[in-house]
Amino acid sequence: MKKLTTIYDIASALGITVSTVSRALRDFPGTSESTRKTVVDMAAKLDYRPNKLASALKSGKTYIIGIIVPSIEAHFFASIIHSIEDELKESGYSIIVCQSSESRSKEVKGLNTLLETQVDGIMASLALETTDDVSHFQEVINQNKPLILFDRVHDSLKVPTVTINDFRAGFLAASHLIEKGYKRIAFVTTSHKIKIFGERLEGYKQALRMNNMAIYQEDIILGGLSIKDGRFGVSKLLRNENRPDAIIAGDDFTALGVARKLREAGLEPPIIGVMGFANEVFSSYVSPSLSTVDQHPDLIGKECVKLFLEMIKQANPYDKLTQIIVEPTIVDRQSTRSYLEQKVV
Amino acid sequence: MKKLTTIYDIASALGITVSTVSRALRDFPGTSESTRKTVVDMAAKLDYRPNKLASALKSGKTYIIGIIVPSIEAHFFASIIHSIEDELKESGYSIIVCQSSESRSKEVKGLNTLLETQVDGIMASLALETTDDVSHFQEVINQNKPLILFDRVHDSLKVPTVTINDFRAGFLAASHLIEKGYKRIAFVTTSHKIKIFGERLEGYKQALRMNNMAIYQEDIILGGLSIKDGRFGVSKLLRNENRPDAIIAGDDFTALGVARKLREAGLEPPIIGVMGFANEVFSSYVSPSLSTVDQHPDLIGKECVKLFLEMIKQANPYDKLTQIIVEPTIVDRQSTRSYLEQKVV
DNA sequence: ATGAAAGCGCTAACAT
DNA sequence: ATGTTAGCGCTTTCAT
Repeated sequence: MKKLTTIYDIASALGITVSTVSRALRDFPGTSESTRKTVVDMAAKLDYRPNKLASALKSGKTYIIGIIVPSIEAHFFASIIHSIEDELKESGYSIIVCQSSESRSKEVKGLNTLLETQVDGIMASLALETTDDVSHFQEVINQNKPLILFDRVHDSLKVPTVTINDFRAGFLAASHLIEKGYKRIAFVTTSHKIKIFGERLEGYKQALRMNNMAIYQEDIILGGLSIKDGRFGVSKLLRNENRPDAIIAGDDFTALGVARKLREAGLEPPIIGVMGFANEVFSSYVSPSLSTVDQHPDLIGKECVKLFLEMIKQANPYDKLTQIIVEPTIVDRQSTRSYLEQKVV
Repeated sequence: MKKLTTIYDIASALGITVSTVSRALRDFPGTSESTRKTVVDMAAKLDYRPNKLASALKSGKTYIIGIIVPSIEAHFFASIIHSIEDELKESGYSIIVCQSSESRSKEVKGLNTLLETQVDGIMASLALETTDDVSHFQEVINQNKPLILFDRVHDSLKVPTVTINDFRAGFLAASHLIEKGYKRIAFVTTSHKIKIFGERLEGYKQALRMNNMAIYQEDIILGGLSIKDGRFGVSKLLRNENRPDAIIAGDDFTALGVARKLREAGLEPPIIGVMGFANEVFSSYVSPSLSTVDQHPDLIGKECVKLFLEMIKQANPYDKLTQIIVEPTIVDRQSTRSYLEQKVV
């Protein structure tokens, strides 16, 4: 590593002191315009680059935000991160990304790294494994550092959150199918006790109730979320005495598995309708194209940044615990083609 | 921000000095086991967390690697980042991610941020806009900091690289189509002068030559890479007097656009075959499923980390400029169904 | 408007 | 095996 230019080099080259240089570089009130200009010029000439570490160590602000997500490969999270970085860079922040891979221990490790790096704030979406013990996040709050939870949040952490209205997401998904004429709607989702999945299920139940449709326990398949799990869910459902005529899956991957298995069984939509969650990139291109619930990841990211910027403005970041709720939207595609229309035709 | 525990707190609580604490915490050779234990215990008791900034400022090592990619939303790059983070965290490094959004100025800005953050090394894949002037990266080399370029590399930067064999990727794609019996193969790709795209085109030409097939300039459409560009490319090709019977697209998104437009024109595979590059998540699920070239992003990430770890071991990181070349693989799916077989049936 | 000097939390000679 | 001390490069009082 070569020796880099410091403010001392600029100072001595100009015969002034470092404090003047430091102030001039950050155009502090109380610096003559002329010295400001000479300093800036000399800085450019010497190819000076500020050392963020030193400034951070002194000032206590790193201008780095830590982000913890289950996986960066899930398009939903990638979109959120994309959006966060975009919004944040205007305020001069950069981001450090950690992946939990749905494991609690990796989440803890990542969090510790972020804390040790002295990030100015943390935005996180919980690992599936992190359901009851979220004490590791408590430390962030204790340090009075902004912590924002998004999507996969947890009630016992008293922090600002950004979620989609998952109850409504489940409600909308079921209502959409009901509108299209489907009569018995199953739900294939995860057995993990993450709040958002529970809420979706509740929304689904509420929709059924409001339409005087019975809720059958055998129609609710709790397993995992993946293409494979979707296929598996269908197998299970088809073994039941009374078959559903529509299936909601916990995410688009699972929905894809459901659709594929249905096609193999000769029961593809509209015989049995399918809905997913997340509006993945592939969802509009598969065949049949997948109706789904758009969770607006870009909005989620934007709101996280807004919350963060508000939090650092306050003396106590946890003064008000704003809960942002992003409203989901139905994306209507072929996999929920109207059963009614089909019958008529 | 609360006052956090420092090694001074541990030292005074134990009536020893900070240097002993510092050494004990990093179990230095020359620390009695007994003090090591008392120190570690006290550290735990006081909930001590090392301040990476301070240590980095002193030692010159942040244990942070900067990554610059065009977009985190492209699955190819997300996979690479995922793989890099995975490999790197075993050695105690974390990553800062910057997105160039294919813009040179954003790339420069991101790079500066990384440099100011004093990252221990940088891994980057160039923005489409960054074709001739790559001088901003020269600074990294001047600082004698490890810089590794992957996928979108540049000849004028004398640094280790990890690429796929793009010539061979193009060659394999064309050869695959030729094997399947296609007779006139077009290529829809980007007009940007990024090396890898040029190489793919050359590989394609080589395959044609080796099979005594003529290369028609009108069959090579230079535009952008996107679903829309794919559709546009097809429109152009179909306007030519002599139509191709197969189309290679610069990436899977473009290939998807090509396939969609072909279907609308009633010319879907195997009438006109289609190949893409990247093996995106959706590629196996669209209809027809997309034959493509797998670029093995996980391997690319792994190799980047290997290179980096080697570089920091050497006195001069740029002693040897290893060029890792990952071999691409053909993924054979429906969009290149054998034309020959179809004819027979 | 500028300078002097202390110190952020840690590491690493150099002592002992 | 442990202590002393001088920084790393910057910010920030407090003087002038």
